[in-house]
Parts: sequence; structure tokens; C-alpha cells
Amino acid sequence: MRRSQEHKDETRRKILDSAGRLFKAEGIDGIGIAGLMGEAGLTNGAFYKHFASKDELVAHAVADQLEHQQQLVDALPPGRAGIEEFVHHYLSAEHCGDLAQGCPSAALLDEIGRCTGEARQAYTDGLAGLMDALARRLAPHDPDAARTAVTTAFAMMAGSVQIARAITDPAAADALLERAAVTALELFDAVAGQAGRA
Amino acid sequence: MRRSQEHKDETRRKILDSAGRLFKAEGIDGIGIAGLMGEAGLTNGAFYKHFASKDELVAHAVADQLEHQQQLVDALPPGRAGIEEFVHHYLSAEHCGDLAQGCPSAALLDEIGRCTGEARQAYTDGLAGLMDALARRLAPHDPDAARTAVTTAFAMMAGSVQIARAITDPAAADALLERAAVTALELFDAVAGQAGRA
DNA sequence: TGTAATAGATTATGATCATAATCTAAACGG
DNA sequence: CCGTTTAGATTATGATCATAATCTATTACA
Repeated sequence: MRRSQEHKDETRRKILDSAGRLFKAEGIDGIGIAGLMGEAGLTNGAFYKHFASKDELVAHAVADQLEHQQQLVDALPPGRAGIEEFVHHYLSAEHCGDLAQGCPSAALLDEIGRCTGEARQAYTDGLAGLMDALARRLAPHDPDAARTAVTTAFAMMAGSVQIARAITDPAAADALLERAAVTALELFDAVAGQAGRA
Repeated sequence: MRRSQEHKDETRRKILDSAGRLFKAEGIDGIGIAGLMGEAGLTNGAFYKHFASKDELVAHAVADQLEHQQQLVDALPPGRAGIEEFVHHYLSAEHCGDLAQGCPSAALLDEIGRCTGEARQAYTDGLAGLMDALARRLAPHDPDAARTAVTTAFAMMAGSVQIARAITDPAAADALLERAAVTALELFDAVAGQAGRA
């Protein structure tokens, strides 16, 4: 049953995709290798031809998810319009309801904090790329100076989505998301404004 | 081996305490009944004399953790000094390093979002109490109006701690925590200021 | 004082876990 | 074109999981 290299690459992609989706939907500890491979249309025996361990898969899946998210940010319209679109989509009821397709940080942050160094390093690098993508938009001439403030605003967005998902009161969740969107835009505007002054 | 009611109450408390600590440190899916009971100095057989299921324990442990956190907030010095103490302790390296004794939201938020309705209801009620405790301090005459804004600020604090714990770069983590503390105080001051004006 | 109730230990259950060995058919390097 | 390599399936491993039954010593109650 040997397959071509091209086919193997496709399979690896399928595994990474289902890992991204299922880790976010069920939690890293909430889904097993067999479940992941089943979702990818394979059996568990094939897994170790692609990754040395579940930990290694977690690291690659985290990196992959954050890369994808950065591509979405890079594809946003330029200027404040892009930031607004990002904020409103991120803090929407649709995003809250769609764990599998949503932000990996909102879905997995506290679990990543308990992961191996490998996965945490992947998250560190991936988040840095994502935050830089936002900082470049807000402060094109000095993105480094904006990065920490941008990360703070992003932390608020991720935390708000997590809380909106955790609570059972839909009205309170909606109110929180709306307020978080206002605050996020204020924080981002402050970053852009301060950079403009500098 | 029957024990007194008093002894049973103590045992239940021990189980709740070790559940709180171990869920936060290892994750809800990261620790089993046997591990929890072992930490409490018991064997797994005793568990179902106290709780009907792991899900029920999760709900009670979440409620217990948030009640305890609210008590800590209520015990803070009055006025802005208490808020400052809260913010600086929450966004400290010590808090980030001590999962087991730390904030249940920072440790468990995304996992709670995937829990049963029972646990999510316990989180909903517990968080409402905690947010009210903060809102009462900031806007004593109209805490209801302050609640959503307070929750937004808290989401930023929890998200920042989660990110600081997840990334492998200690300097970046410190910078994030410091920036988050500044932003948190700004957001809380805005709540208090707006309430004062109202 | 004696009898029913039970907290907690021990042990069992069947599922699922991560990981691995074996097998086989197809793709490769020569 | 033939022999080596290997992707993926099947099956096995031993650990751990949530949950439960059984047992026993003790407490609560009558």
C-alpha cells in the first residue's frame, strides 16, 4: 500500500487540518489519535508515519493554525476598515458558536500553557507573527513598539470570546461581545494614534 | 468504616480542594478521579459517595473556586488601592507561575466552555458574583451598569495571564503583564469615572 | 443495646488512551 | 524490471479512564 510522496503530503495536510479542527472543538486532551485519524479518513496505524508523537502533532497543528490566522489578517482590507472587520468578526456570535473554525487562541490558550515546550514554542512563534501582522497595520513605521499593546488588546478579545462561550446567559454574552468590540477598537486606535504621534 | 457526618463534610471539602487545585494545574481532562482522590488522601471508591459523576464535581469545584476568589476580592482594601492590589497581583509573575492556587478563569476558561451545562451554569453564576464584587467597588451606586465593562477588563487580564503562561519568552511575558496592568487600571478607572459622572 | 445505614477501601469493568509491531501492496531507486 | 522501501491497515500492548459492585467497620438511630 505504499503511496506517492505527493499523496503522503496530502495526507499530512489532512491530519493537520483535522487536528486543528478537533483540538479546537474537543480540546487537546479531549480527542485521541484514533479520533483525529478517523476524521482525516485514516486509521491510527498511519499516524506515526507522519508524526513522532501526539505532542509533536500538537506543536505542528498550533503552528499551522496560527499561520492560517495570520494569512486571514494579512488578507484583510488595508487601514482601519480591516481592523474593524477583524474585531467585529472575532467578537461575533458566529465566531463563538464555531469552535472548530475559530481562533486557536480563544479555543486552546489555557491548554497550550500546560503543553510541552515544543508546542509552547510553536505558539510563541505563531502568536508573534500574528501580532506583528496586526502591529504592521496599526503602526507601519514602528511595529515593534506596538506589539505589546496589540497583544494586550488581542488578549482581551480572546478572553471575551472564552467567557462568552463559557457562560449560559446569551444576553450577557452578547453584551460582553459588543462591549469588547468597542474596547478593542479603542485600544487599537490608541496604538495607531500613539504611533502616529511618535 | 462508616464515619461521622462531620467527617464526611471534611472529606467533601478535601475533595473539592484537591479538585480545584488539580483541575487548574492539570486541566479538567488532564486529571482523573483516582488522581484527585489520591491528592485528597482517599481512594477512588469513596468518590461516588460524594458526587454522582465527574461532571457534577467539575460544576461544584468551579463554583467553589469562584466563590473563594470573590471572597478574596471582598477582603481587599477599599477604594482604588484594593483595585490596584488586585490588578498587580493578578498580573504578576507569581500568579502566572502558580496554576494550582491561581485564578480558575485564567486556568480553565476554554475547557469550561466545552463542559456540560451544569458546569457552565456554575461558572455563569460564580463569574457574575465575582464581577459584581468588582463592580460594587468601582461604581457603588450603580454596579449593574458597570458589570459588562468590568467583565471586559477582567477578560483582558485573564487572557493576558493565559498568553504569558503559554509563551516561552519570559521577557515578552513580563512586558505583556506590565502593559496589561496599565490597561486594566485604565479600564477600571474609566468604569469608576463614568459611574461618577452618571 | 442491637440493628439498619453507610464512608471509604478494595477490586472489577469495559472503554479509550498513546504507542508500537506486523503485514501488504504499491511506489520507488537502481 | 526487480529488489528495497514504505504508507497505511490491522492488531496488540499496557496504562489510565469513569463508573460500579462488594465488603467491612463504624456510626446513627430505634
